[in-house]
Amino acid sequence: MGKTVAIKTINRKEQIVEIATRLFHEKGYNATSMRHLAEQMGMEAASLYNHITGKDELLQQICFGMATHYNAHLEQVENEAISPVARIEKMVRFHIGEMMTQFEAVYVTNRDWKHLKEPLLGNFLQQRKTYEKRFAVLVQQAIDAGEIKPVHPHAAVLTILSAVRGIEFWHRNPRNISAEQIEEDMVRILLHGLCN
Amino acid sequence: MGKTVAIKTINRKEQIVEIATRLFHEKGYNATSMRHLAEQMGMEAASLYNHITGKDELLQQICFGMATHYNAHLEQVENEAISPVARIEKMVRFHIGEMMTQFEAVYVTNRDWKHLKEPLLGNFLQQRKTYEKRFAVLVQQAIDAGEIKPVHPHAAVLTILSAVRGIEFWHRNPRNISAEQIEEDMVRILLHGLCN
DNA sequence: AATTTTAACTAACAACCGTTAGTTTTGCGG
DNA sequence: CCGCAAAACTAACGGTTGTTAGTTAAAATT
Repeated sequence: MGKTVAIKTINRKEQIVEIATRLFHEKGYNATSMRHLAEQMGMEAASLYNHITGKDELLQQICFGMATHYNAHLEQVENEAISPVARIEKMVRFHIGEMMTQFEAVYVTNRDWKHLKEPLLGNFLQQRKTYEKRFAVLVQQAIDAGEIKPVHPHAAVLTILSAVRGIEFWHRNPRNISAEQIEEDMVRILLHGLCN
Repeated sequence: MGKTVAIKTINRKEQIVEIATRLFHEKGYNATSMRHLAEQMGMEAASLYNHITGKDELLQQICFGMATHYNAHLEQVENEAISPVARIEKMVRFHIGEMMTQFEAVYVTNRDWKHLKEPLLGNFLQQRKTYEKRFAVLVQQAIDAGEIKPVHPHAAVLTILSAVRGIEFWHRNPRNISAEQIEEDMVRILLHGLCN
């Protein structure tokens, strides 16, 4: 087995996942059929199975790809030598950035993770839970340092993570506001509040 | 046609919508079958069609029910004689309250509106757009009054609306934080920011 | 009491689903 | 140029989907 062949296969698979991400975003996981996906790939539905084991694997690739990506960044932020509140700002900006550049994958992960099958569903939820907990630790450290208000850390994490999801609305008509401005405004609101 | 008959039918229909809301929330619109819905109603799938015209109508009832409910409240807030920033706080607390009490219907509306069929889909999006615009006007008025920071009004609205969606995470394990605390923390973060 | 309406039922249809089996084409390594 | 594996194809299977047709039992109206 030559390298080229193996690489080609991987690229083809990645291409399928890419298009699946787009279709899942447009129609949702259940409403996207293998036949429609194949059509967008320019092949027959059965041919997809030369590259993937099944529809499940596509969702799995998307969701767990995002999860490991998130975890990697979190670990990096945890080990950075900056103030606690700067860490939180980095997290906020990271999530905003993901929403800008990996929009469809983030969207699908947020929306369709429920269709993961066990035991992957449990695995995913576990990862999400620990992610939120580690994020909450960062918030707690900022509270202990007296840098932010003594809110419930988990409430802060949930507010941040979901506020960032608001960019999905912006993504529908990106011409009204620039990406930079929405990022600055969102960071400003979350860190310093709307009120003067 | 006597009153009782009409009322009875309406109640039965409302009951179907209620259970459909629960199932749509659990499994999603496409993954919920009419047979499963009928099973939960204690009847056969075909019998549902004595009360509703089709699966579409169920989603329609949920989404447009929420939309008109939102619009009614917005109009009420617009006409209240309070300060602009107080209006915004009312809006925030209203959406948090809806997320607490009407959780499943809000969740389904946020998640499954894409499966509305034209021309209802267009109608729904139009309503959502004007809702956001009217909400943005409230923000603009608060800016003009010098009560809040000069952020882009639409960015503020999107941040608020999606931050509130974070309660759906909280809803999974409500024992960690009380409803009151998460409401207060969320209002505090959005209006006054995390930072001291 | 007779009649009409409501709301349940059984049976079935046509369409589509994810997936498999078996076969043919393609393209690179030797 | 031959051989072989990768990757496409056609055909089909079993299952599920939303929905309709036709029927029957119960309830309300006259």
